[in-house]
Amino acid sequence: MTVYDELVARGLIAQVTNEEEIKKMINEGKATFYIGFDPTADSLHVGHFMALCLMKRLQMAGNKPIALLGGGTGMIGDPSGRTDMRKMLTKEDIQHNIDCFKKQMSRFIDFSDGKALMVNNADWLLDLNYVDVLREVGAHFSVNNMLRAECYKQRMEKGLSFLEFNYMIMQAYDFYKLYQDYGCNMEFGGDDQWSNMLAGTELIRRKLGKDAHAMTITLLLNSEGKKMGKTVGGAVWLDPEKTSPFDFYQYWRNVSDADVLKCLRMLTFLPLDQIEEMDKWEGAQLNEAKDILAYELTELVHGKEEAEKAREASRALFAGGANSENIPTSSLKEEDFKDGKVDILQILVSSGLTASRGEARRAVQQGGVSVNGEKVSDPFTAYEKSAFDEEFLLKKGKKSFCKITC
RNA sequence: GGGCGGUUUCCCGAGUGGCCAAAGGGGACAGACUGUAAAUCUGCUGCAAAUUGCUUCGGUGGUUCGAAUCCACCACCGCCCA
Repeated sequence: MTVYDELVARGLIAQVTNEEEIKKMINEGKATFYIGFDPTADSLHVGHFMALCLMKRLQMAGNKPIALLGGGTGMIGDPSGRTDMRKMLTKEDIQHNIDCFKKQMSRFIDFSDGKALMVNNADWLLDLNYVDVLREVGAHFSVNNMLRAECYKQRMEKGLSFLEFNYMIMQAYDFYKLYQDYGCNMEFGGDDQWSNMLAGTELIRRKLGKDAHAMTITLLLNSEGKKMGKTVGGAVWLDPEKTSPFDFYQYWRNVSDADVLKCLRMLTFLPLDQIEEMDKWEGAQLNEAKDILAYELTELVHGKEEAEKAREASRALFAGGANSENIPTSSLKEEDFKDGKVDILQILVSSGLTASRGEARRAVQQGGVSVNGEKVSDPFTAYEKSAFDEEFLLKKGKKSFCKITC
Protein backbone atom coordinates (compact mmCIF):
# COMPACT_ATOMS: atom_id res chain seq x y z
CA MET A 1 0.00 0.00 0.00
CA THR A 2 1.39 3.40 -0.90
CA VAL A 3 1.75 6.14 1.69
CA TYR A 4 -0.96 8.18 0.10
CA ASP A 5 -3.41 5.30 0.04
CA GLU A 6 -2.66 4.60 3.65
CA LEU A 7 -3.33 8.21 4.60
CA VAL A 8 -6.65 8.01 2.80
CA ALA A 9 -7.53 4.70 4.41
CA ARG A 10 -6.81 6.13 7.82
CA GLY A 11 -9.09 9.04 7.12
CA LEU A 12 -6.32 11.55 7.62
CA ILE A 13 -6.78 13.56 4.47
CA ALA A 14 -9.42 16.26 4.41
CA GLN A 15 -8.74 18.49 1.41
CA VAL A 16 -6.09 18.58 -1.30
CA THR A 17 -5.32 21.05 -4.06
CA ASN A 18 -4.48 18.46 -6.72
CA GLU A 19 -4.82 14.85 -5.75
CA GLU A 20 -2.94 13.27 -8.66
CA GLU A 21 0.08 15.52 -8.31
CA ILE A 22 0.26 15.16 -4.57
CA LYS A 23 -0.19 11.42 -4.68
CA LYS A 24 2.67 11.09 -7.11
CA MET A 25 4.98 13.39 -5.22
CA ILE A 26 4.63 11.87 -1.80
CA ASN A 27 4.56 8.29 -3.00
CA GLU A 28 7.81 8.84 -4.82
CA GLY A 29 9.35 10.71 -1.92
CA LYS A 30 9.75 13.90 -3.90
CA ALA A 31 7.94 16.27 -1.63
CA THR A 32 9.57 18.86 0.54
CA PHE A 33 6.73 19.87 2.75
CA TYR A 34 6.17 22.08 5.73
CA ILE A 35 3.80 22.22 8.63
CA GLY A 36 3.56 25.32 10.76
CA PHE A 37 3.30 25.30 14.54
CA ASP A 38 2.43 28.53 16.28
CA PRO A 39 3.88 28.74 19.78
CA THR A 40 0.60 29.52 21.52
CA ALA A 41 1.35 27.45 24.63
CA ASP A 42 4.32 25.94 26.39
CA SER A 43 3.52 22.42 25.26
CA LEU A 44 2.32 20.64 22.16
CA HIS A 45 -1.08 18.98 22.24
CA VAL A 46 -2.92 16.23 20.44
CA GLY A 47 -3.57 18.29 17.33
CA HIS A 48 0.15 18.89 16.95
CA PHE A 49 0.74 15.24 17.60
CA MET A 50 -1.31 14.29 14.55
CA ALA A 51 0.70 16.68 12.44
CA LEU A 52 3.93 15.26 13.77
CA CYS A 53 2.77 11.72 13.03
CA LEU A 54 1.97 12.74 9.50
CA MET A 55 5.43 14.23 9.18
CA LYS A 56 6.89 10.99 10.39
CA ARG A 57 4.89 8.87 7.97
CA LEU A 58 5.96 11.02 5.06
CA GLN A 59 9.52 11.18 6.24
CA MET A 60 9.62 7.37 6.33
CA ALA A 61 8.46 7.43 2.72
CA GLY A 62 11.44 9.53 1.75
CA ASN A 63 9.92 12.98 1.79
CA LYS A 64 11.59 15.87 3.50
CA PRO A 65 9.75 17.62 6.30
CA ILE A 66 10.22 21.17 7.45
CA ALA A 67 8.83 22.04 10.83
CA LEU A 68 8.07 25.73 10.85
CA LEU A 69 7.94 27.38 14.23
CA GLY A 70 5.75 30.44 14.23
CA GLY A 71 7.94 32.88 16.09
CA GLY A 72 6.68 35.58 13.74
CA THR A 73 3.11 34.49 13.10
CA GLY A 74 2.73 33.87 16.84
CA MET A 75 3.10 37.63 17.25
CA ILE A 76 -0.11 38.07 15.27
CA GLY A 77 -2.36 35.16 16.21
CA ASP A 78 -4.39 33.08 13.82
CA PRO A 79 -8.08 34.03 13.89
CA SER A 80 -9.14 30.95 11.87
CA GLY A 81 -12.30 29.43 13.18
CA ARG A 82 -12.13 31.30 16.45
CA THR A 83 -14.87 33.42 17.93
CA ASP A 84 -12.57 35.60 20.01
CA MET A 85 -9.24 37.23 19.55
CA ARG A 86 -6.34 35.32 20.99
CA LYS A 87 -4.55 36.72 23.94
CA MET A 88 -1.51 38.58 22.68
CA LEU A 89 1.65 36.85 23.73
CA THR A 90 4.76 38.66 24.83
CA LYS A 91 7.97 38.11 22.94
CA GLU A 92 9.38 36.33 25.97
CA ASP A 93 6.44 33.94 26.14
CA ILE A 94 6.78 33.16 22.47
CA GLN A 95 10.45 32.39 22.81
CA HIS A 96 9.82 30.21 25.84
CA ASN A 97 7.10 28.32 24.00
CA ILE A 98 9.31 27.81 21.00
CA ASP A 99 11.99 26.30 23.19
CA CYS A 100 9.43 23.91 24.68
CA PHE A 101 8.15 22.95 21.23
CA LYS A 102 11.64 22.28 19.93
CA LYS A 103 12.39 19.94 22.78
CA GLN A 104 9.18 17.95 22.31
CA MET A 105 9.40 17.79 18.54
CA SER A 106 12.83 16.33 18.40
CA ARG A 107 11.47 13.31 20.24
CA PHE A 108 9.15 12.51 17.34
CA ILE A 109 11.00 13.64 14.28
CA ASP A 110 14.55 12.82 13.26
CA PHE A 111 16.24 16.12 12.51
CA SER A 112 19.72 14.66 12.18
CA ASP A 113 21.78 14.90 9.00
CA GLY A 114 19.32 17.24 7.33
CA LYS A 115 16.61 14.55 7.24
CA ALA A 116 14.26 17.21 8.43
CA LEU A 117 14.55 20.92 9.00
CA MET A 118 13.32 23.18 11.70
CA VAL A 119 12.98 26.85 10.89
CA ASN A 120 11.46 29.87 12.58
CA ASN A 121 9.48 32.39 10.59
CA ALA A 122 10.54 35.13 12.99
CA ASP A 123 13.80 35.04 11.02
CA TRP A 124 12.16 36.58 7.99
CA LEU A 125 8.85 38.03 9.13
CA LEU A 126 10.14 40.33 11.82
CA ASP A 127 12.42 42.25 9.47
CA LEU A 128 9.87 42.90 6.76
CA ASN A 129 9.33 46.45 5.69
CA TYR A 130 5.68 47.42 5.75
CA VAL A 131 5.54 49.32 2.49
CA ASP A 132 7.62 46.74 0.65
CA VAL A 133 5.31 43.98 1.79
CA LEU A 134 2.26 45.93 0.75
CA ARG A 135 3.69 46.45 -2.74
CA GLU A 136 5.13 43.00 -3.26
CA VAL A 137 2.65 40.82 -1.47
CA GLY A 138 -0.37 42.91 -0.61
CA ALA A 139 -0.97 43.77 -4.22
CA HIS A 140 -1.71 40.10 -4.94
CA PHE A 141 -4.48 39.75 -2.41
CA SER A 142 -8.08 40.67 -2.94
CA VAL A 143 -9.73 41.89 0.23
CA ASN A 144 -13.06 40.92 -1.28
CA ASN A 145 -11.91 37.32 -1.49
CA MET A 146 -10.26 37.33 1.87
CA LEU A 147 -13.42 38.50 3.55
CA ARG A 148 -15.28 35.60 2.02
CA ALA A 149 -12.81 33.07 3.42
CA GLU A 150 -14.33 30.44 5.64
CA CYS A 151 -11.76 30.99 8.36
CA TYR A 152 -12.99 34.52 9.09
CA LYS A 153 -16.66 33.66 9.01
CA GLN A 154 -17.20 33.45 12.72
CA ARG A 155 -15.29 36.64 13.20
CA MET A 156 -17.44 38.67 10.85
CA GLU A 157 -20.06 38.79 13.58
CA LYS A 158 -17.95 39.46 16.61
CA GLY A 159 -15.29 41.55 15.01
CA LEU A 160 -11.91 40.98 13.44
CA SER A 161 -8.95 43.23 14.03
CA PHE A 162 -6.65 44.31 11.26
CA LEU A 163 -3.82 42.60 13.10
CA GLU A 164 -5.45 39.22 12.80
CA PHE A 165 -6.71 39.88 9.31
CA ASN A 166 -3.09 39.94 8.24
CA TYR A 167 -2.39 36.47 9.54
CA MET A 168 -3.34 34.89 6.25
CA ILE A 169 -0.89 37.08 4.40
CA MET A 170 1.91 36.22 6.77
CA GLN A 171 1.25 32.50 6.39
CA ALA A 172 1.10 32.84 2.62
CA TYR A 173 4.39 34.67 2.72
CA ASP A 174 5.93 31.84 4.74
CA PHE A 175 5.06 29.33 2.06
CA TYR A 176 6.39 31.63 -0.65
CA LYS A 177 9.61 32.09 1.27
CA LEU A 178 10.08 28.39 1.96
CA TYR A 179 9.37 27.61 -1.66
CA GLN A 180 12.15 29.89 -2.76
CA ASP A 181 14.71 29.12 -0.07
CA TYR A 182 14.18 25.42 0.47
CA GLY A 183 12.29 24.24 -2.57
CA CYS A 184 9.34 23.51 -0.34
CA ASN A 185 6.54 22.47 -2.69
CA MET A 186 3.82 21.42 -0.31
CA GLU A 187 2.14 22.61 2.84
CA PHE A 188 0.22 20.51 5.31
CA GLY A 189 -1.88 21.66 8.18
CA GLY A 190 -5.10 21.29 10.08
CA ASP A 191 -8.28 21.57 8.06
CA ASP A 192 -9.01 24.92 9.67
CA GLN A 193 -5.90 26.20 7.90
CA TRP A 194 -7.23 25.57 4.41
CA SER A 195 -7.88 29.20 3.50
CA ASN A 196 -4.49 30.29 4.76
CA MET A 197 -2.78 27.52 2.83
CA LEU A 198 -4.55 28.31 -0.41
CA ALA A 199 -3.45 31.91 0.03
CA GLY A 200 0.12 30.57 -0.04
CA THR A 201 -0.29 28.53 -3.21
CA GLU A 202 -1.99 31.51 -4.83
CA LEU A 203 0.83 33.82 -3.89
CA ILE A 204 3.43 31.44 -5.29
CA ARG A 205 1.50 31.12 -8.51
CA ARG A 206 1.13 34.85 -8.91
CA LYS A 207 4.64 35.82 -7.94
CA LEU A 208 6.54 32.95 -9.49
CA GLY A 209 4.13 31.34 -11.87
CA LYS A 210 4.82 27.98 -10.19
CA ASP A 211 2.53 25.35 -8.74
CA ALA A 212 2.72 24.48 -5.08
CA HIS A 213 0.35 22.18 -3.26
CA ALA A 214 -1.58 22.05 -0.06
CA MET A 215 -3.21 19.27 1.86
CA THR A 216 -5.13 19.39 5.10
CA ILE A 217 -5.39 16.84 7.85
CA THR A 218 -8.86 15.91 9.01
CA LEU A 219 -9.68 17.51 12.31
CA LEU A 220 -10.14 14.84 14.92
CA LEU A 221 -13.72 15.32 16.02
CA ASN A 222 -15.68 13.05 18.30
CA SER A 223 -19.10 11.69 17.49
CA GLU A 224 -20.68 14.83 18.92
CA GLY A 225 -18.71 17.03 16.57
CA LYS A 226 -16.39 18.44 19.20
CA LYS A 227 -12.63 18.61 18.87
CA MET A 228 -10.94 15.71 20.57
CA GLY A 229 -8.01 16.20 22.85
CA LYS A 230 -9.82 18.81 24.89
CA THR A 231 -10.93 18.52 28.46
CA VAL A 232 -12.75 20.98 30.68
CA GLY A 233 -9.44 22.13 32.02
CA GLY A 234 -8.05 22.72 28.54
CA ALA A 235 -6.05 20.62 26.14
CA VAL A 236 -4.61 17.18 26.66
CA TRP A 237 -0.92 18.09 26.64
CA LEU A 238 2.03 16.05 25.54
CA ASP A 239 4.17 17.49 28.33
CA PRO A 240 4.03 15.03 31.26
CA GLU A 241 4.22 17.94 33.68
CA LYS A 242 1.01 19.38 32.29
CA THR A 243 -0.89 16.16 31.60
CA SER A 244 0.48 13.19 33.49
CA PRO A 245 0.97 9.95 31.56
CA PHE A 246 -1.76 8.45 33.73
CA ASP A 247 -4.26 11.17 32.84
CA PHE A 248 -3.19 10.97 29.23
CA TYR A 249 -3.82 7.24 29.23
CA GLN A 250 -7.15 7.70 30.97
CA TYR A 251 -8.28 10.30 28.43
CA TRP A 252 -7.96 7.80 25.61
CA ARG A 253 -9.22 4.90 27.68
CA ASN A 254 -12.43 6.88 28.13
CA VAL A 255 -13.27 7.83 24.57
CA SER A 256 -16.76 6.83 23.60
CA ASP A 257 -17.51 3.66 21.65
CA ALA A 258 -18.26 5.59 18.53
CA ASP A 259 -14.81 7.14 18.44
CA VAL A 260 -12.36 4.34 19.25
CA LEU A 261 -11.80 3.03 15.77
CA LYS A 262 -11.43 6.45 14.29
CA CYS A 263 -8.80 7.30 16.88
CA LEU A 264 -6.94 4.06 16.28
CA ARG A 265 -6.83 4.72 12.57
CA MET A 266 -5.88 8.33 12.75
CA LEU A 267 -3.53 8.41 15.70
CA THR A 268 -1.72 5.10 15.99
CA PHE A 269 0.79 3.36 13.78
CA LEU A 270 -0.91 -0.03 14.18
CA PRO A 271 -1.29 -1.85 10.85
CA LEU A 272 -4.61 -1.19 9.21
CA ASP A 273 -5.62 -4.84 8.93
CA GLN A 274 -5.22 -5.20 12.69
CA ILE A 275 -7.45 -2.17 13.19
CA GLU A 276 -10.04 -3.55 10.77
CA GLU A 277 -10.14 -6.72 12.92
CA MET A 278 -11.06 -4.59 15.93
CA ASP A 279 -13.76 -2.90 13.90
CA LYS A 280 -15.75 -6.13 14.22
CA TRP A 281 -15.77 -5.94 17.99
CA GLU A 282 -18.93 -4.88 19.72
CA GLY A 283 -20.24 -3.91 23.10
CA ALA A 284 -18.01 -4.50 26.09
CA GLN A 285 -15.29 -5.92 23.90
CA LEU A 286 -14.63 -2.41 22.68
CA ASN A 287 -13.09 -1.78 26.07
CA GLU A 288 -10.19 -3.85 24.85
CA ALA A 289 -9.80 -1.62 21.84
CA LYS A 290 -9.82 1.41 24.12
CA ASP A 291 -7.10 -0.14 26.20
CA ILE A 292 -5.02 -0.72 23.08
CA LEU A 293 -5.60 2.83 21.91
CA ALA A 294 -4.64 4.30 25.27
CA TYR A 295 -1.55 2.16 25.55
CA GLU A 296 -0.34 2.80 22.01
CA LEU A 297 -0.68 6.54 22.32
CA THR A 298 0.87 6.74 25.75
CA GLU A 299 3.78 4.72 24.47
CA LEU A 300 4.25 6.98 21.47
CA VAL A 301 4.16 10.10 23.56
CA HIS A 302 5.71 9.08 26.87
CA GLY A 303 7.60 5.90 26.12
CA LYS A 304 7.09 2.25 26.90
CA GLU A 305 7.87 2.45 30.58
CA GLU A 306 5.34 5.19 31.32
CA ALA A 307 2.74 3.43 29.22
CA GLU A 308 3.21 0.24 31.22
CA LYS A 309 2.90 2.15 34.48
CA ALA A 310 -0.26 3.91 33.36
CA ARG A 311 -1.78 0.62 32.28
CA GLU A 312 -0.79 -1.06 35.55
CA ALA A 313 -2.30 1.75 37.59
CA SER A 314 -5.50 1.68 35.60
CA ARG A 315 -5.89 -2.04 36.01
CA ALA A 316 -5.25 -1.81 39.72
CA LEU A 317 -7.93 0.84 40.09
CA PHE A 318 -10.60 -0.36 37.74
CA ALA A 319 -10.12 -4.07 37.33
CA GLY A 320 -9.08 -4.91 40.86
CA GLY A 321 -5.47 -5.63 39.98
CA ALA A 322 -2.97 -5.96 42.76
CA ASN A 323 -0.16 -3.64 41.84
CA SER A 324 -1.11 -0.23 43.09
CA GLU A 325 2.32 1.37 43.12
CA ASN A 326 1.81 3.48 40.00
CA ILE A 327 -1.37 5.21 41.07
CA PRO A 328 -1.14 9.00 41.20
CA THR A 329 0.00 10.15 44.60
CA SER A 330 -0.32 13.31 46.59
CA SER A 331 1.23 14.11 49.91
CA LEU A 332 -0.30 16.17 52.67
CA LYS A 333 1.51 19.16 54.03
CA GLU A 334 2.09 20.06 57.63
CA GLU A 335 -0.43 22.92 57.43
CA ASP A 336 -3.18 20.53 56.35
CA PHE A 337 -3.25 19.20 59.91
CA LYS A 338 -5.09 20.94 62.70
CA ASP A 339 -4.57 19.66 66.23
CA GLY A 340 -2.84 16.64 64.73
CA LYS A 341 -5.80 15.76 62.55
CA VAL A 342 -6.85 16.35 59.00
CA ASP A 343 -10.46 16.15 57.86
CA ILE A 344 -11.69 14.45 54.72
CA LEU A 345 -12.56 17.74 53.03
CA GLN A 346 -9.06 19.07 53.47
CA ILE A 347 -7.60 15.87 52.00
CA LEU A 348 -9.83 16.17 48.94
CA VAL A 349 -8.79 19.77 48.39
CA SER A 350 -5.13 19.21 49.10
CA SER A 351 -4.91 16.31 46.67
CA GLY A 352 -6.56 18.38 43.96
CA LEU A 353 -9.51 16.02 43.65
CA THR A 354 -11.86 18.89 44.40
CA ALA A 355 -11.39 22.61 43.94
CA SER A 356 -12.85 23.79 47.22
CA ARG A 357 -14.09 22.51 50.55
CA GLY A 358 -17.62 23.22 49.43
CA GLU A 359 -17.23 20.99 46.42
CA ALA A 360 -15.61 18.36 48.61
CA ARG A 361 -18.49 18.55 51.08
CA ARG A 362 -20.98 18.05 48.29
CA ALA A 363 -19.11 15.05 46.95
CA VAL A 364 -19.10 13.48 50.42
CA GLN A 365 -22.77 14.24 51.08
CA GLN A 366 -23.78 12.80 47.75
CA GLY A 367 -21.96 9.61 48.50
CA GLY A 368 -19.12 10.03 46.05
CA VAL A 369 -16.12 9.70 48.30
CA SER A 370 -14.45 6.61 49.65
CA VAL A 371 -11.23 5.70 51.41
CA ASN A 372 -9.73 2.27 50.80
CA GLY A 373 -13.04 1.15 49.39
CA GLU A 374 -15.10 2.30 52.39
CA LYS A 375 -17.60 5.04 51.70
CA VAL A 376 -17.10 8.19 53.73
CA SER A 377 -20.47 9.78 54.39
CA ASP A 378 -19.71 12.21 57.20
CA PRO A 379 -18.00 15.40 56.05
CA PHE A 380 -16.53 15.86 59.51
CA THR A 381 -14.57 12.63 59.34
CA ALA A 382 -10.98 13.35 60.37
CA TYR A 383 -7.82 11.31 60.39
CA GLU A 384 -4.78 11.08 62.63
CA LYS A 385 -1.38 11.28 61.05
CA SER A 386 -0.86 7.59 61.67
CA ALA A 387 -3.71 6.76 59.29
CA PHE A 388 -1.33 7.49 56.44
CA ASP A 389 1.29 4.98 57.51
CA GLU A 390 -0.83 2.34 55.82
CA GLU A 391 -2.10 2.69 52.29
CA PHE A 392 -4.68 5.47 52.01
CA LEU A 393 -6.48 5.28 48.69
CA LEU A 394 -8.89 8.14 48.16
CA LYS A 395 -11.57 7.90 45.53
CA LYS A 396 -13.89 10.66 44.34
CA GLY A 397 -16.64 9.74 41.97
CA LYS A 398 -16.10 6.85 39.63
CA LYS A 399 -12.83 7.77 38.07
CA SER A 400 -10.77 10.05 40.26
CA PHE A 401 -8.25 8.34 42.46
CA CYS A 402 -5.37 9.53 44.52
CA LYS A 403 -3.07 7.77 46.93
CA ILE A 404 -2.48 9.96 49.94
CA THR A 405 0.75 9.98 51.85
CA CYS A 406 1.95 12.15 54.63
C1' G B 1 -15.36 62.27 14.37
C1' G B 2 -21.16 61.73 15.17
C1' G B 3 -25.58 58.66 16.59
C1' C B 4 -27.45 54.16 18.77
C1' G B 5 -26.86 49.58 21.43
C1' G B 6 -23.99 46.46 24.55
C1' U B 7 -20.30 44.34 28.69
C1' U B 8 -24.03 39.55 34.32
C1' U B 9 -21.54 33.83 37.65
C1' C B 10 -17.50 28.20 33.42
C1' C B 11 -20.60 29.43 28.58
C1' C B 12 -25.30 31.32 26.55
C1' G B 13 -28.76 34.37 28.71
C1' A B 14 -32.91 36.72 32.30
C1' G B 15 -32.74 40.54 35.78
C1' U B 16 -33.87 48.09 35.23
C1' G B 17 -33.55 50.19 43.55
C1' G B 18 -34.64 45.90 48.75
C1' C B 19 -38.03 39.33 48.15
C1' C B 20 -30.51 38.78 44.29
C1' A B 21 -25.35 34.62 45.29
C1' A B 22 -28.75 36.52 40.97
C1' A B 23 -34.38 32.92 36.64
C1' G B 24 -33.79 29.46 32.51
C1' G B 25 -30.68 26.50 29.35
C1' G B 26 -25.88 24.25 28.34
C1' G B 27 -21.59 22.35 30.53
C1' A B 28 -19.18 20.43 34.89
C1' C B 29 -19.60 17.51 39.31
C1' A B 30 -22.12 13.49 42.35
C1' G B 31 -25.82 9.33 42.57
C1' A B 32 -28.86 5.25 40.01
C1' C B 33 -28.35 2.07 35.60
C1' U B 34 -23.71 0.15 33.05
C1' G B 35 -18.75 -1.95 30.07
C1' U B 36 -13.81 3.20 33.12
C1' A B 37 -18.94 3.78 26.69
C1' A B 38 -23.54 6.15 25.08
C1' A B 39 -28.56 7.27 26.29
C1' U B 40 -31.89 8.12 30.39
C1' C B 41 -33.47 9.63 35.35
C1' U B 42 -32.18 12.24 40.18
C1' G B 43 -29.35 15.60 42.89
C1' C B 44 -25.99 19.57 42.68
C1' U B 45 -23.24 23.92 40.82
C1' G B 46 -19.46 31.56 44.21
C1' C B 47 -16.25 31.10 48.92
C1' A B 48 -15.98 30.04 54.05
C1' A B 49 -15.18 28.88 60.94
C1' A B 50 -22.17 27.78 57.10
C1' U B 51 -30.05 29.03 60.12
C1' U B 52 -24.58 33.30 59.59
C1' G B 53 -20.63 35.99 57.23
C1' C B 54 -17.71 37.35 52.93
C1' U B 55 -16.69 38.23 47.67
C1' U B 56 -19.12 38.71 42.66
C1' C B 57 -22.76 41.41 37.75
C1' G B 58 -16.44 45.65 32.45
C1' G B 59 -13.40 49.61 35.71
C1' U B 60 -13.36 53.87 39.05
C1' G B 61 -15.97 57.24 41.84
C1' G B 62 -20.91 59.06 43.40
C1' U B 63 -26.44 59.16 44.89
C1' U B 64 -29.15 56.12 48.59
C1' C B 65 -30.76 53.38 54.92
C1' G B 66 -29.97 49.90 50.67
C1' A B 67 -27.06 49.41 43.83
C1' A B 68 -26.20 44.10 38.92
C1' U B 69 -30.14 47.78 38.68
C1' C B 70 -29.80 55.25 39.23
C1' C B 71 -25.74 59.21 38.00
C1' A B 72 -20.62 60.69 36.22
C1' C B 73 -16.21 59.51 34.05
C1' C B 74 -13.08 55.72 31.81
C1' A B 75 -12.13 51.07 29.03
C1' C B 76 -13.55 47.51 25.53
C1' C B 77 -17.07 45.64 21.75
C1' G B 78 -21.09 45.72 17.89
C1' C B 79 -24.33 48.42 14.37
C1' C B 80 -25.34 52.87 11.45
C1' C B 81 -23.44 57.69 9.41
C1' A B 82 -18.66 60.08 7.92
